[in-house]
Amino acid sequence: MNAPALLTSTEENYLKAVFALAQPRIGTNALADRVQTKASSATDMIQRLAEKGLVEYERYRGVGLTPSGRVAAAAVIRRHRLWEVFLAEKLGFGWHEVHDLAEELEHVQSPELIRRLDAFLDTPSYDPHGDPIPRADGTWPTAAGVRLDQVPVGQSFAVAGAADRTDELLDYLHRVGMVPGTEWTLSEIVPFDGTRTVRNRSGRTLDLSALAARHVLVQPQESQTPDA
Amino acid sequence: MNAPALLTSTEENYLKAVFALAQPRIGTNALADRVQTKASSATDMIQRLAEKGLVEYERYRGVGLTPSGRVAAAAVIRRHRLWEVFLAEKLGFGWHEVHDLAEELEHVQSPELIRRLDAFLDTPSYDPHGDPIPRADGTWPTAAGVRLDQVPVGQSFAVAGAADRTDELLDYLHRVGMVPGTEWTLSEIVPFDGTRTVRNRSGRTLDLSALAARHVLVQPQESQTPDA
DNA sequence: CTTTATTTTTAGATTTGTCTAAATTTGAAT
DNA sequence: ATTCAAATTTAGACAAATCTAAAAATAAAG
Repeated sequence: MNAPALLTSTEENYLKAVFALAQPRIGTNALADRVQTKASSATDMIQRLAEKGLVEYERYRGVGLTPSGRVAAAAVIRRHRLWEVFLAEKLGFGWHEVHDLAEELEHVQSPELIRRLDAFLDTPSYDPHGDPIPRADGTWPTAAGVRLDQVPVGQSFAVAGAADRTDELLDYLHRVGMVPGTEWTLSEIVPFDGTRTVRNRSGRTLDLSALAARHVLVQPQESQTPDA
Repeated sequence: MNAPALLTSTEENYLKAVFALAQPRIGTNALADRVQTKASSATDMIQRLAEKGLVEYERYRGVGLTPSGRVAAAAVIRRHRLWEVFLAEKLGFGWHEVHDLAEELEHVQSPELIRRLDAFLDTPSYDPHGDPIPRADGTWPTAAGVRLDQVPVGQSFAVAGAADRTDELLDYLHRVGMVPGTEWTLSEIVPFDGTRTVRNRSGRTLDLSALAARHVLVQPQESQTPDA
């Protein structure tokens, strides 16, 4: 609970990666992949973070976050996602374009800046991808949805986000209009390959592969039982 | 005119410093002071920038900007000042608090981000300190007149316009009657905070903060030597 | 035109973050 | 239990940006 020492951008990036991948631990190879570097560099960095008490590390056994590492990671993710909201909502960037820019903006160090940005955006709980934004105190809003491949035929739902951050997926969903907040009804599941056909209010239909459906998170709506 | 190679944050900071201080050249000592480093480090950096064609440098003779260095510096200053406008106008920071934060934000590399930020802010011409914001093409807004904060006591002038298009400023100037075409004489500058007291023909006086004075553009009149 | 003080540059070391290549440990398969 | 492949760590080197201390050039004073 002591004042968190200032971290470099690189340290913050490693911390985010450990947070994302450690369940509860992650190897240096996978970690290196995530931060686009080599395993040997990851080892160096992890040892530094271990000395600062942010990760628990045992040689050859992998890394996990300590409680204070989890707090630090949440702060970085909070900054990242608030910037994403700003970019999408105020500057009009598409939700698939905001990640890389937020990756840079997130490292600007100023608690006051983040406080004011948060207020300017009306303290959002979710980012444009539907991912929860950690609160200032480090707590998390509970996750926002069910995977589309688990929704029954006839169910209406609002898109809450994507389960995955890959550009390919985000581009695809953006292109077909399955963006957070839009509302649809699942009208068919093709038995052969699990393709989902969804329909929006204006009757437009869209086919999603089973794979894509697995990566879309939705918020089921009250069931509107059609009159007999 | 070839595509400007990506510069590191450090390189950009040196470039800004040279721009600010070179008239037309600046020594390594003064430069080092400005960027908070040592003269030896400044020498190293300057030699790198010279290789990239951004500064002209002659050993023991000081540095100045090349034409392409001036363009690059304008781009950095543009980013810096746009972020300052954002911080002051949208997030409510005081105009004295925005500099350090903008110093970090300015290094985020994305032409598209800056384009959109500029549009979001209604393409301002001046930052919260009253300094001009270079345009996207590298040209500088020239004052349609002189800034009121640069007028000496006793000078008469006609209001030429506002340096900025913000509603707050325009509303304020309209409310107090400082509209284009009206004529005034600067009767006092308060040493403590730079407040300007101006007087019109009918003897009405008006106090303008230093900040407001910086945003009012005026056309100085022929000096009306009072009869002996 | 020397001498001296100031400014500027070079030389060599340091830190952060990275790499490649070699050595070590682990864990899975025989 | 041994062997072997995969994962991981060490060792040594490198680039960027910096520093201190020493050397060189300039400018100013006598």
